[in-house]
Amino acid sequence: MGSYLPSENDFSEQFNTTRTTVRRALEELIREGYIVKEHGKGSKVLERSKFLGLLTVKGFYESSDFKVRTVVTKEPKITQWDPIIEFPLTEEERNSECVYFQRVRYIHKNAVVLENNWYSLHALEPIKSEEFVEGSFFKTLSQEYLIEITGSEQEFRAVRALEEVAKNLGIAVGDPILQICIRFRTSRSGLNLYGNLYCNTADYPIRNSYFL
Amino acid sequence: MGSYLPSENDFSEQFNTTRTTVRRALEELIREGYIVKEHGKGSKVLERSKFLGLLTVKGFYESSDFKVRTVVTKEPKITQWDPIIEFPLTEEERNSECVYFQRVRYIHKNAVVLENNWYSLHALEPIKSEEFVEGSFFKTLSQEYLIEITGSEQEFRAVRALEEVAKNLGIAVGDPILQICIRFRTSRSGLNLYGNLYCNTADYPIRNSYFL
DNA sequence: AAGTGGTCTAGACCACGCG
DNA sequence: GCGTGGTCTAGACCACTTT
Repeated sequence: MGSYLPSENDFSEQFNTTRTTVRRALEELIREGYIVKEHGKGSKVLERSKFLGLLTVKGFYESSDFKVRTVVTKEPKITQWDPIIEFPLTEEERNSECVYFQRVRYIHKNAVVLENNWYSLHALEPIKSEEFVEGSFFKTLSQEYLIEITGSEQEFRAVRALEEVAKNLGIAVGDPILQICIRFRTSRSGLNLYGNLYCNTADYPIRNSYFL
Repeated sequence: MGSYLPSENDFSEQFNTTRTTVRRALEELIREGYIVKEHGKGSKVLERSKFLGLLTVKGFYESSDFKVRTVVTKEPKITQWDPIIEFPLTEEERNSECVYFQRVRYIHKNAVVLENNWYSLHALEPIKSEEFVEGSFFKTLSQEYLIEITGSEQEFRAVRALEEVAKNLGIAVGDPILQICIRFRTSRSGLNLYGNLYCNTADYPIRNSYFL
C-alpha cells in the first residue's frame, strides 16, 4: 500500500513480453482502482478505503475489506422484454423473447444492490442459477460459454425507491436510490446483457475510475 | 448515424500513421459514446438519444441535440479545504490553501448540474473566471497552462437535495439528486482537481461508457 | 478469399522525477 | 544521467464477418 509496482520494463522482462502488453494489463488495474501511474516515478499501489463499494464493467468486485455475496431472488425465466430497459434493442432482440433474473448483492449483512438482468434468447440459451460458476453469471459466461464482456454503457440516475426496491434493500419507500442502467457488450455477436441496478449508496458509494 | 466509419487500415493510410495510433484515437470516441466497434464488421456510428446528458472525464460535452451552458456562480477564491471532498489529500495539498469556485450547468433553460471545484494553490495559481478560455476551465488549463487531464476517479451517490442545491437547480429540498465526487488527475505533477457535482437526473441522466 | 477489428512483438524517442 | 512512464512506428498473426 502506497508502495510502487516494479517498472514496466521489469515486468516485460520477467514475463517475456513487451511493454505494450504490460501496459495493457496495468490499464485494467487502473480501471479497477488498484493503482495509479505517476509519470517518471512508477505505478503506485492505492490504499483501498474500507467504506467503498466498487463497480467494474464486469459487475462487482470485492475490496480487501469485504466480500460481495450474491443471492438470486428471481430465477432466470423466459419472458417478454421490460420497457424499463433504457437502451434501444436491436431488431433481433425485439423479435426474440428474453431471459430475466434478479439478484441482490450483500456486503456483510447488508443488502446493497438490487439487480435486474435481461438477455436475448436468440443469442444465448437460458442458464439456471444452479449452473452459475461460483454463483457468478459472468464467470459462467466466461468459463462455460467463452463469452467475454467487451464493454459497457451506463446511465446513472438518482430516483426515489419504490416498494420492491425498498423492501429488498431494507430502506424506506421514497428514499433516494442510485439507479444504474447498463448495457454490456460481449464478444458473442448479437449478445448484449442489460442490467437495471438499484444501489443503496448510503454506506457504499459506487466508484468508477478511468485513465489515459 | 447507424453507418460505419472507414476501417482502421484506411485511417492509418489516410493520416500516414499506424493502426495502433488510429485505435487509440477511436478509443476516445468509444469512451465518449460516439461509436462502437464490431469485430469483423467495423466501427459503427451511434445514434445520440436526444434526452441524454453526458459526462466524460474532461467534464461535460454537448450532444448534437443540445449545448451545455455554464454560469460561474461563485468566483474562484482562495480558501480552506472543504471536508466534503471525499478523497484523501496529499500532504502537499493539506499543507496548502486551495482555490474554490462554483458553477451551474444549463441545458436549454434548465439548471441541471451544480458543480463545486477545488484545486491546491501549491500546484497552480488562481485563475479568474474572466480568463477562462471560451468560459471553460478545462480549456484554459489545456491551452494556457498546457495541463491535460490524464484520468479521473468518481464516486456516485444518490442523496437528498439540500437547500443550496435545491435552490440552484430549481427543485425541492429533499428531492433525490445524484452526487458525484471526482478527482481529476493531471499531467502537472502534484495537481489534482477535485469536484463535487449535484446532478438533476430527472431529464438528463449521466452517461458513461467503456470499452476494451 | 478478402476485409474487418483484436492482440501481440520489437524497438524507438520523448517528458518527467530524482539523485 | 538514468530510470520511469507516455507515445509512436512497423509489422505480424488471429478471430470474426461478409461475399
